[in-house]
Amino acid sequence: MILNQFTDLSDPALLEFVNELQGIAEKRSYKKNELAHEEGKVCDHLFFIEKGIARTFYFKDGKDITAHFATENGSITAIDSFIQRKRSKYSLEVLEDTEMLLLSYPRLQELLDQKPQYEKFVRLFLEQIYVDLAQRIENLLFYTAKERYELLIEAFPDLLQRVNLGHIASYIGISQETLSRIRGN
Amino acid sequence: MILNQFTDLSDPALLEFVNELQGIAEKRSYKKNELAHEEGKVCDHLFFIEKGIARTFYFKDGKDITAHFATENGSITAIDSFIQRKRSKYSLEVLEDTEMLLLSYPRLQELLDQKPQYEKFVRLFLEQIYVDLAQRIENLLFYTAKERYELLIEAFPDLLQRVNLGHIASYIGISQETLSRIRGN
DNA sequence: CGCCGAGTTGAACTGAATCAAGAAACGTGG
DNA sequence: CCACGTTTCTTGATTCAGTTCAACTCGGCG
Repeated sequence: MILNQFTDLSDPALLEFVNELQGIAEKRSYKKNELAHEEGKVCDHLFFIEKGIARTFYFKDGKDITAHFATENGSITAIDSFIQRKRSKYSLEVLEDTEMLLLSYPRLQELLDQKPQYEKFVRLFLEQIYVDLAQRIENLLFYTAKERYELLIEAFPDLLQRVNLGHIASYIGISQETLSRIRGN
Repeated sequence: MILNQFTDLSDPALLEFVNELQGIAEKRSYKKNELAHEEGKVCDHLFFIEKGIARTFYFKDGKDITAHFATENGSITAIDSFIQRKRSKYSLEVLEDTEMLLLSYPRLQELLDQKPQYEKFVRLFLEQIYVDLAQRIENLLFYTAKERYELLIEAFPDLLQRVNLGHIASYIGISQETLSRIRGN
C-alpha cells in the first residue's frame, strides 16, 4: 500500500494525496524474472510492491550490478530515468512472482500541477530516499564487507532466502566468493 | 547567486521563486576555518556560496571525515539536519574567507506554505542532489582510489590548491598517505 | 542419468591501510 | 625578517581485506 512510504500519517492532506494516488495507480502482476522496465528506455513508473520482490540492476564492465532491492510495501523505480526523464541505465527485474501498483509519471505530474499542495509529500519522499542513500555511502566508506552484509540482512532479514547470492554481493559491493565465505563464517 | 543551482531558467515561475529567495536570504561573511554550523545543533540554513569554499565534515572513530565540498555558486548545508529537523552530525566549516547567502528553513517553509507552486523547484533541487549522491556511490563501488581522485579533480579543478590533502582524502574514502602517493605519480 | 546454474572452497595476488619517521610549508611572535 | 613550533605532506616497510581465477560440490530438472 502506498501509504507505507510515509511515516507521518497524521496529516489529513497526506491521506487525501494517498487516496488520489491509489486512484491513478494501476495494478499489474509480473512473473518471476520478468523485467518491469528495460535499460535504455525512459521509465514512466514508480512501482509500489504489494507482494513479491524486485531489484534494479545495470551492467558495469559486463557484470550485473544490483543497485536496489525492494520488497513488500517498498517502492522502486529506475530512479535516474524517472527523475530526469531520460533513458535509464537500469533495468527493473522481479525476482519472484510479484504484484505492484504502477504510478505513472505523467499522471503524477498532472496531479501535482493541479494540486501543488501535494508537492510537499513528494519532497518528503525524496528527502527520505536521499537520507537512505547518504547512509549507504557511509556504509561503503566505513564498514567491512562483513559488516555491510550484516547491516543489509538486518534491514531485509529474508533477503538471503529470496534472492541469489550474487545479487546481494553486487549490492554491497563485494564479490560473490567473499560473500559466500562471510556467510560460512 | 541562487539561480545557478538550477539548470532550466526558462520557467518564469522559477525566476519569481529565485527572486523571492534572494529577498529572504541573508548575506554573511565568515573567516577562514570558522564554523558556520556546529555538530549537535539543528541546522537552520541552506548556504549558497558567493565567494570562497566550504565543507561539511563529521567525526568517525575520532577521524575527521569530509562529507561534502562546495565552492562558488554551489550550495551546502548540514543536510541531515536541514531536511529532518534534528541535531546534525555534521559541522560546516569555511576553508577560506567566505561569503555566503543564508536561506533559513523556517522562512523557506513559510514561503512554500504560502506558494506551493514553488515546491516544484525544491523537488528539482532534491532530485539533483539525489542523482549526485547516486553517482558518488557508483564511484565508490567501481573506481580505484586514483580514478576517484581524478574524477574529483575534474569536477573541482582548483580543489587541490584550496584545501588540505587530508580533507580530499577522506572525501573520496582513502587515506592521506595513499592520496599523497597517487598525486606524486 | 547427466546437465546446468548457484554456491563453495583454495591459492595466489593486489590495492590500499597502517604505522612510523622525516621533510616541507606555514604562521606567529619577537 | 628570521626562528621556532605546529601543521601538512611525503616516503618507506609491513600487513590485510578482499579480488581473481580455477576447480569442485550440490540440488533441481529435463
